[in-house]
Amino acid sequence: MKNDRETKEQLILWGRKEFLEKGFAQASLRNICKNAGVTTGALYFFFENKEDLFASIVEKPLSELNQILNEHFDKELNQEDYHNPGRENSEDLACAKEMLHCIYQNYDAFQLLLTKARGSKFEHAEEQFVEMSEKKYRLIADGVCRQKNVPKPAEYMLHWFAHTQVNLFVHLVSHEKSEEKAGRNLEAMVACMTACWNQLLLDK
Amino acid sequence: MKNDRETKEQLILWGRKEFLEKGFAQASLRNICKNAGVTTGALYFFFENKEDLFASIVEKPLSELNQILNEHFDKELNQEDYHNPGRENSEDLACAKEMLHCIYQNYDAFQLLLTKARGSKFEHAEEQFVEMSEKKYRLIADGVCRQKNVPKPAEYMLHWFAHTQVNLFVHLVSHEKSEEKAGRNLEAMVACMTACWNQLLLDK
Amino acid sequence: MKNDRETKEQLILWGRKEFLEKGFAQASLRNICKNAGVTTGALYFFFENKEDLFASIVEKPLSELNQILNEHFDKELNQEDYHNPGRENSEDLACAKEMLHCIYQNYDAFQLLLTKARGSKFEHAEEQFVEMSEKKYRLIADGVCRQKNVPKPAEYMLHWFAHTQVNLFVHLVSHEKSEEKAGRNLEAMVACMTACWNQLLLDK
Amino acid sequence: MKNDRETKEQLILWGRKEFLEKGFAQASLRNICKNAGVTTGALYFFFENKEDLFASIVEKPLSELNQILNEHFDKELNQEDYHNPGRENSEDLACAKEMLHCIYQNYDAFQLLLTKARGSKFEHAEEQFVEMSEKKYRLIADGVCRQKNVPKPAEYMLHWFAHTQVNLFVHLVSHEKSEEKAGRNLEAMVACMTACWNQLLLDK
DNA sequence: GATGAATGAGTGTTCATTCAT
DNA sequence: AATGAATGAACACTCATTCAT
Repeated sequence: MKNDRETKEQLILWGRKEFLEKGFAQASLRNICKNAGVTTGALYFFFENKEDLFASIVEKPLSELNQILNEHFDKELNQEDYHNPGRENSEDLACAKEMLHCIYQNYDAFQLLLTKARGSKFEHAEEQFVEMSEKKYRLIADGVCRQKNVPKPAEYMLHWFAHTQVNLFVHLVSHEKSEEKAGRNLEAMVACMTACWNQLLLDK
Repeated sequence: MKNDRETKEQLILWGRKEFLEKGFAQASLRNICKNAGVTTGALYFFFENKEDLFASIVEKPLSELNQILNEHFDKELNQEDYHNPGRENSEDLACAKEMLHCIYQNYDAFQLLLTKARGSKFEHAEEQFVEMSEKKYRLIADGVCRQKNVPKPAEYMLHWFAHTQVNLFVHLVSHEKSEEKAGRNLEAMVACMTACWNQLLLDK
Repeated sequence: MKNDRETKEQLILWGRKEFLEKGFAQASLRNICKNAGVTTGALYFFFENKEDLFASIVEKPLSELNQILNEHFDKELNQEDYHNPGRENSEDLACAKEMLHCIYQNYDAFQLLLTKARGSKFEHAEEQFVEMSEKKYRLIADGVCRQKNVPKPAEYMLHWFAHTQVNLFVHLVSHEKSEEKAGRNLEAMVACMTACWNQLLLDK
Repeated sequence: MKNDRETKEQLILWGRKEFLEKGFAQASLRNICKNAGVTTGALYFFFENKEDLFASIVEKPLSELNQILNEHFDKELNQEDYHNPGRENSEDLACAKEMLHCIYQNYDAFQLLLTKARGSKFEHAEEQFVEMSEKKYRLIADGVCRQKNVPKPAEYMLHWFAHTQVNLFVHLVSHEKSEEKAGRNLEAMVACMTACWNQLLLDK
């Protein structure tokens, strides 16, 4: 009979903390409830089960980021001149910054999604980002290679590149708490990734 | 009952399988012992506890790889002309191939170390590789920058570069079962990383 | 919120369903309330507890049937010539049909009472019917045996006969949804029970 | 570390008691273990789960009785003259007595099977006996009716008759602890059932 | 009339670990 | 070298019930 919605917030608050410390599978609902100052039964008034509590923390941020990704994906597809050097970089950077902002607005949620979700239905979140990223890069590579008449990069390399691109964000999230500093780092990283990408598209 | 060391081998065999499937924390000793055809008590004759069983699978491969890394590290330090382009790449590639070989000789162990060790004392194995790698790249960068009289790259970027370098191997291990194919991919990846590295050392 | 008695009716409706499916003890009030579209608290405005909800479904039908039984019992006792063959059968059949009608008018309630009441205070309903039936048959048997000068049937046999008589109805209720068909079956069953009864009263 | 097999026996002993008192679903493993003087974990050394404990009490008696039933069923089918009055009765009685003996040798187990198994995989044991019994009586009825050229009894009546036959045993088990007395009652009951059966086969 | 919130005891089950034999 | 037995704490989850609002 706490006032207002305090209990649910406390459960989410301490749930987030427990999940961050121990990961989804090792987290203890008992612990969360004890910290929140209620019995375990109370948790089941607000959430269906352990996974539902986890989802209520990560689901919204996840779909926000997905939306950003899809929008940029669509925009990218509707351009004619893929990879016009100079412009491409700044476009990619803009997208990356927007994603970064979204991620830093929901710092803990993405930490959970990307590194603490094993055992839950979100355990493949990272892979899904990689797949989306890969699909995008494959299309771009196809376009550029047709224009420039160079061979397409190997499937494996595209997959790895996408993975590295995603890891870039994972790395930022796990090492830099301040969005501002992360933003500055991001620029240098994107420059590196661009160099990487150009190397990928070279004839061999 | 079993002749000699057979039981211990069975425990390690099925332990490896269980750890690979569920990760350290979620693995069940009961399960391992059942598959190995002994009671749980027997396990404690050969191993001190769960962690000791895990260690007995991953410890030797880990120190092997560490040795390789250290040797290359020493060799690298005793050279005068860092980053003589052309040579550097081939030297790096040789090191990478040796590591790759070590990793593929102990495929499961490194899979465990790099992706299934959470909850055990090895949960920071990846980070440790990153740190070693980072130290090496910092020294190289220092040398090169002094020679060329360009500013040193930011600490953060070096850390990320090291991370990406390590992830490169994690990626290979989790996506490519055959060492031969992995070797071919490795060359292209190292070329990308070199492009990346050169970008890092550019003046800004 | 709902107009008037609607909520109570919904609770009874879904309570009946849940009790029928899972039995008294295994039924979940949560489930009932969810289906009825109210919170569990609401249930406690209308009913004292789980048992009270159950009672409110079965109590009235139970007492109706008891009344019918008692009336027939009294009538039977006030006759002089017990077991005038031919008449007896038709009298018994009439009683049975009236009971059958009562039971089929409250089909679910008697299903609950006779097969789903374990754990509630009604768990001995079937036994109580048996006892009443037994008492009646004992009196009849006493009269007939005095008239015909044959030995009385054993207590145990009377109890079993009463039990079988009751089971006859349980069987009808659990196997035949239509009262009309049940009525037709009833006649054949009563004929069998009469043959049984005559056998019981034979000298040995 | 109790001596010998005492613990398992204690678990079965107190399990039987708890199941008899509360039925399968309402029985508490904690209670059983407390009475047996061990922790709940110990139970899971001897049994897979709740149902396994229950099964270990009722499974053997059940299959014993099934064997007896099948043997008699086979014998019955290989006879030519169904229902030779006088002989038939004594044959049926012999079968019934053998079943009764089996049941009384495993008194508690059959109490559990027939009245306390709801929620377990044995919850339909009674129905299965009825089905077997019904099949047997259908075959006999077919034979007799062909020989005597009378119409076959309705399916429903055969089902009810089989049910009553089975209930006869349920009744004995729940009301008479002594096999000797039960045996004496059995004879009278079988006589009644025979009268019932003859009535069933009459033309209508 | 009914909600929203919470309790506290309970459920079956799993776990790594221990140890006398 | 290994078993068989057992512990004790932990797990996620469910329950009927209560009550201030």
